[in-house]
Parts: sequence; structure tokens; C-alpha cells
Amino acid sequence: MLALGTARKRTPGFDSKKLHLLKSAARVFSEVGYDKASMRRIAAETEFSLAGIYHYVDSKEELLHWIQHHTFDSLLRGLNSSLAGITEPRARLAIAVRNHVRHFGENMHELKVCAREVETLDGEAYDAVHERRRSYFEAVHQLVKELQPDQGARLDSWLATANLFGMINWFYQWYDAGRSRVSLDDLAAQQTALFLDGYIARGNE
Amino acid sequence: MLALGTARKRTPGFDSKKLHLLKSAARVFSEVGYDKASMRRIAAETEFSLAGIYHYVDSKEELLHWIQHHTFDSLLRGLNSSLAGITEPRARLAIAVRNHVRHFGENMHELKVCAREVETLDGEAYDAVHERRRSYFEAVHQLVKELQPDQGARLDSWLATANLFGMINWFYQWYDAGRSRVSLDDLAAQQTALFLDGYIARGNE
DNA sequence: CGCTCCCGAACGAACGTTCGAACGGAGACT
DNA sequence: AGTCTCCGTTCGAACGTTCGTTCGGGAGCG
Repeated sequence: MLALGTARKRTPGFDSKKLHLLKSAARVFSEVGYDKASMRRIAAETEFSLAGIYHYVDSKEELLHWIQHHTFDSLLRGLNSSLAGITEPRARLAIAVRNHVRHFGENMHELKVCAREVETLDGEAYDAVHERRRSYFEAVHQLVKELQPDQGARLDSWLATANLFGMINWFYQWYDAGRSRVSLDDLAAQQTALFLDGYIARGNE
Repeated sequence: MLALGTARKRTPGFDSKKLHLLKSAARVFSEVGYDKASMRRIAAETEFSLAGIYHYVDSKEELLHWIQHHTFDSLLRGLNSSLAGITEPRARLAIAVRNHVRHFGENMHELKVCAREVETLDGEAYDAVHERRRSYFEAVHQLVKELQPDQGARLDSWLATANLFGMINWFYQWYDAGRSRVSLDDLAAQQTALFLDGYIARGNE
């Protein structure tokens, strides 16, 4: 878990208030976008005043940075712990997809912010998030490579992984939590099947 | 083609100047995002002054609206004309993907803006673009359904189409025109193969 | 003159951030 | 126990900047 506070002394409740602030900020960012989201609006949707926010974070950028940083961290930790003990390559990939999709279900706003605002930060903040994003991508890429360790490359594994991420990241564009016919687990299963065996699957030629 | 002017009399060259303005605006929007892109910066990257822009468009929103409107229009017209005379379902889908990816290659900035700023407009402007986007999606969805007209639904055709769009839309996130190892046509071919037959394809069980 | 085209200068609004003052609980000292 | 003093916490008000847009007028041409 990320440390929220610094070395200074804090009143008990500081961390939970900061968390609430970050959750609210993620919701506002995901609803109207980072640039359109004003600190005044974030303040209005929390119990804080505008100036009060700056007791918990130094800047608006820090809000975004923390959200992205924590989200990729959590995705990667979830992946590693879900994979423990599973060895069959297809099953491992299925678990990775389900981990990602479930994570989306539980942290919809954060994932949306991560997907949409990848290029918003710059400098050190960007580098730090980029490194974590790369780690997560590389972990999934590894699973894809293990699917056909021997066979010559009919399809490029890096390209295939990028396209897999396209599938599982794009759906924040159309998925509406309350209104969907399919459950998130069903969705993950269909995406896994589509990636592994294609829409046609075996049968006709 | 979309009509650029109104009924009023225009100096010859009006349309080409407006087109240049819209192209430049698309580039700026795609580089820094719609909200961060200021009219002053768009002015600086064209031969216009800040106030001069408003001789060609009424507002910043109109710039975005026109870009999106025209892009979806062009995508759909390209698709229909490319499909003419082709009947084999797999070939038809391959053509759709190639049309989309090629279009991206030729109008990178516009496509990026369409993908990233789908929810930026609202009201009538949103509805108009949304309708065109829906038409384009439906056209591709139809091609997907034709792939297995008889067979019961192993995979939901709507979901599969949405995921296909995920693949082919997401790649603006990672594709770098100059630096890529694969050509756009190769990319389209791999994406088609991945969608139709999956990463594993037939061979092992 | 009339009309399209173009622009420097300015306007009001909204933005992220800062400042100084006030509040309130905890520990120290008498 | 009382009271004093820190210091974490809160916030109204303001600052300087940047934004999209407008205005009034000038240049060039028919």
C-alpha cells in the first residue's frame, strides 16, 4: 500500500480523509476529464473547502499522480497474487484478463482516469507512472509469450499484447455498470476467448 | 464532402483556408488535448491571428465538432466504397479493418481527437456526431454478424464488435508513425487475423 | 460606397494557488 | 485542576494568469 503521509505528525483520521479526497477527485476526473475538473468542483463534492484541499495535497497534479500511481500498483499486485499456483498458460492469461476487468468494476473511475490521462502528466511524475505502467504491460506480455513458447511467430506477441490491452481498456468507453446485460466475469471470459481462439474459432474454412 | 461555407458570398480560397485551419486545430487538439489547446496556440500554428480564426468558425466547439463530424463521415464513406463488389465475409471484415487503419495513417490527428474527445461535446453537437459514430459502428457490426449467420452465439456479436473497435482504436496510444517496425497494412492484417482466429489459432489443444 | 477579410486590444469569467487568521485538542507547567 | 501554548487543521478572501470571445476599425477589392 502506498504511504499517504509524510514523516510529520498527523491527526488520526488524516489518512482516511486523504483517501476520501482522492476517491472523490478520481470520480470528478473520470466524469469531466482532468482539465475541465476544477479544484472548486472537487471541493464541492467533498467536505473540504477549496483551500482545505491543499492541506492534503500540494497541487492538482499530485491528485492525478497519486491516482495513477496507486492504480497501476494495485493492478500489478492483484495480478501477481491471482497467478500464484496457476501454471497452465491459457488459464494464466484468463486470470490476467479477469483480474483487469474485475479491478475495473471495483475502481471504475480510477481506471478510466488512467486510460484517458496517460499523457497528461510530465517530468518526474510521468516517468514514475510510466515505469509502473510498463511493468504491468510487461507482465501481461510475458503471459502472452508463454502461450506459444516454441512456435514461430504467426502473430507478433508484442502487437498481440497491445491489442489485448486495447480490448480490455477500451470498454470504459461503452460499459455502463448498471445497465449492462453481461457480468464483468462473463465479459472477461468472452474477451479471453476472443483473444485466444478468435471470433470464428475452429469449425469452418 | 461536407460543405464548409454557408450561403454567403466567399472569396475564392476561403474553403482552403478553412480547411487548413481545421487541419491545424486537429493537430493541436491531438497533441495537447481539447481543453488544454488554446485558441491562441491554434492561431500561432496557422497564419491567422487570434481574432482572425473567428471569421471562419463561430467557436472552439465548432472546430471540434467539424473535425469529428467530418472524420466519421469520411470513415463510413471509405468503408462503403471499399466493400463494393466483395462478398466473402472474412474478406469484407479484413477490408473494414484495413480501411480504418489506413484512415488512421492518413488522418492520425483527427482519429486521435475522435477517440479521445468523444464525450467532450454535448447537446445537438454531440447528438450529430454520435449518430454518425453509431452508423459506422453498426456497419462494422453487420460485417461481424455476417461471419457466422447460422451458428448459435458462442460469442456475442455486439461485444465482439466493441472489442474489435477497442483493438483498432486503442493503438493511437502506442503507435508512432515514424518509429514502428510494422506497416499499417501489416498491422491491419494482424488485427484481422487476431480477431478472426485468435492468438493461438488451430494447432494445439 | 459595400463587402469580405483580417487583427490589436480589450473584457469578463474561471482557473490553480496562496495568505493570514481562526479553531480546537493535546501536552506542559504551575 | 486550571490555564497556557503549540501545532495540526480549516477556510474566506484574494492574487495573478490564462482562457474564449468580442469589438471597432483598417486594408484591399469590385
